[in-house]
Amino acid sequence: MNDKLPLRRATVHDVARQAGVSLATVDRVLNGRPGVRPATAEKVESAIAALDFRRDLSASLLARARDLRVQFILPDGRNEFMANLADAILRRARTGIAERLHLDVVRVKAMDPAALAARLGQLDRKSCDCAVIVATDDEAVRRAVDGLARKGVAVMTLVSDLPNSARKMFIGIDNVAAGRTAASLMGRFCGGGKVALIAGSLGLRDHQDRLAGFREVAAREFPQLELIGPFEAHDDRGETESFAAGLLRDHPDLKGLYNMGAGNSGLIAALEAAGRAGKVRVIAHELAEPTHAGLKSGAIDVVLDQNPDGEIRAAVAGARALALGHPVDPHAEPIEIGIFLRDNLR
Amino acid sequence: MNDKLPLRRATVHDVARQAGVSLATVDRVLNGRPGVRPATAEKVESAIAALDFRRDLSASLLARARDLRVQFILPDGRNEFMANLADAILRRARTGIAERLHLDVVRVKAMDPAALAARLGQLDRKSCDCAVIVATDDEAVRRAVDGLARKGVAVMTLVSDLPNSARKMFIGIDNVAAGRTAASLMGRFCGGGKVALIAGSLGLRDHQDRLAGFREVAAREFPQLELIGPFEAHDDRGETESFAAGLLRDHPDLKGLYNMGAGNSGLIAALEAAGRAGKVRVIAHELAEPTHAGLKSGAIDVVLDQNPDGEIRAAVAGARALALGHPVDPHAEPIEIGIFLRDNLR
DNA sequence: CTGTTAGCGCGTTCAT
DNA sequence: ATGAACGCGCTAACAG
Repeated sequence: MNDKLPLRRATVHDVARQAGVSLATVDRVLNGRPGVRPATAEKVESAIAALDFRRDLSASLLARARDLRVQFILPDGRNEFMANLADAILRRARTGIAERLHLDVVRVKAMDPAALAARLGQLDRKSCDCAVIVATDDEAVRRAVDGLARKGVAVMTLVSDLPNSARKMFIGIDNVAAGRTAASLMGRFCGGGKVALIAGSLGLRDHQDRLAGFREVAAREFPQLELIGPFEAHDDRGETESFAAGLLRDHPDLKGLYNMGAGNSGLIAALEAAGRAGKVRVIAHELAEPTHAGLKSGAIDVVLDQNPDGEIRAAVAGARALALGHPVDPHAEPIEIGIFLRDNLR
Repeated sequence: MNDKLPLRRATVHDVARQAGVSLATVDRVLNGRPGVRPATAEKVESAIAALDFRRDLSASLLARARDLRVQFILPDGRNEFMANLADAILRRARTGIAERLHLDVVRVKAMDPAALAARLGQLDRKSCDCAVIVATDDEAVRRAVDGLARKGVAVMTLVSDLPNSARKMFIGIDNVAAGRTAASLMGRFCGGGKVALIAGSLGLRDHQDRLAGFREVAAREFPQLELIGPFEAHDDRGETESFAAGLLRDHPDLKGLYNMGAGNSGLIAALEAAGRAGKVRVIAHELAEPTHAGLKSGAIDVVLDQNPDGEIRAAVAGARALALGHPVDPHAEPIEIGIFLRDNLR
């Protein structure tokens, strides 16, 4: 209807003609390859601008007879969330094959910077356009990321960031907002009374952020809430269970419980053992098997979720943009915080 | 790493060779064009199956020098949600241009089946691969949809479905689940007391569904809630305002209010005029300018959202699948219900 | 009915 | 430093 004048989108041919150079030269400019005199590059640039040329990613991938390759590297272990993330990637990979998109996942030893760095070292431009990693904040990892970037492989961080590195982009939720949301719901659910806070580890950036957000809103909007903790249960099922059991024993009047970390199956077990499931308002993180079950049984009231599918979408979009040489805002695509009750379970 | 044997995906050439026919014949079979003997087609089909051949949509579009064209038809009027939806489409259209994806939006007179049917009648295969409409449940619309389908244009419904028509797919949230979610939150926020229910129109399917979901959970889990209504305010700002004003006047003890329809700016005005903003728990639908403001000011507690971006993603994915001739489950891609509080506003 | 051939927009040798 | 020519997977004339 309201197309601009050129009914046809401009192509490299048009740019070449307009700039008075050959196709190859245009291509060199487009892909930032050497061998073009600045003056010539200039002419090409302005032709591109004048014609509002946008290169065709599909054609580009087709011409290279090559998929866009994205390598995900996740921590291994029994972490439900990471397993979900891996599943989501595999699902996306299935449909991606039709769009020349090749996603691959490997797991490396969790909490082991050396393992992650080593795996990063194996990657190269030929086999991989973009690496997406759940970063461990460590110098060796930082060096590996920077090295890869020099080799021309874009790196993005997922869930957990690695600031001051050459990573092009971070994908994850705003954990402070997640903590605020938890406090807001908890405050309205409980009105007042004792609320316990459990984290995996206060050394983890995301847990720290959640705590800060929770405290901020609790203090400002629900001063009648009495916060207990935070305690650390190290994302462990058993530790969380015994800790929660003690908490329930010591505080018969406990109104609410916010678990910022993992280990939710232990938490549920403790609630049920104490006969308090459904009586204490519980907010937890990550929609996985245990939390899903907890929502359905009523032991958990709300689950805040990172939305793995959304994160992968953002990663793919980022990889595409980077492949096109588009500059990307490192925090461009904020991931929505999913909120799940029993009633909107997917 | 763990690729299947054919490192390279099968192409039409491979299929042709395997079937012992030419490219053109393969193409005819792929696109269901006439001029192929059944026996030959059979050979091609089995070659396709044997090689697990999947055609490359981008290459196909490239060869035809043609974008995938998706025409959205939305109701006009001052409906904030529809305006948001249109914006989201336009945003997606910007990036789509790099992937040979052409999205276009037109608005037709709201609540006017004839207008929608007429607009549908103007579409044809040449200018449009897929139409996405917010359906009005009406015979003329149904006929227009069926006619378009016969002309080879796929039709999908968005937000509001048109069952028993040739529409290939419906994209929208589960409104019963949305209603249940609202009740669940309202019940936990209020504990008990009077809760008023306002709909746009009980003739609208989505509002009906929300009501049913709300009532179901309220009855089962929060019998101490006293439901007032439902009332109809016709998605109109003014009507909603005067209605809410009356409600607040007549029920000084009103604890909660669930607006299943639009007109939220009127609702907020009434709450503020009565000095009850922030005192009455309010749940509304669709994150748009008025509800966003309401969340920030505290007049609205929760907004349930359809997630326009997700809906458009689903529409585009559906259009792609249909263009490839893939059969799609009409309800394959359920849209997540977004839940927003002041604290997780995007 | 079936096959041959020439592109679609772009990337990539290989010459120049 | 620059250009010509071919090929990616697929479609669409046009032959046969």
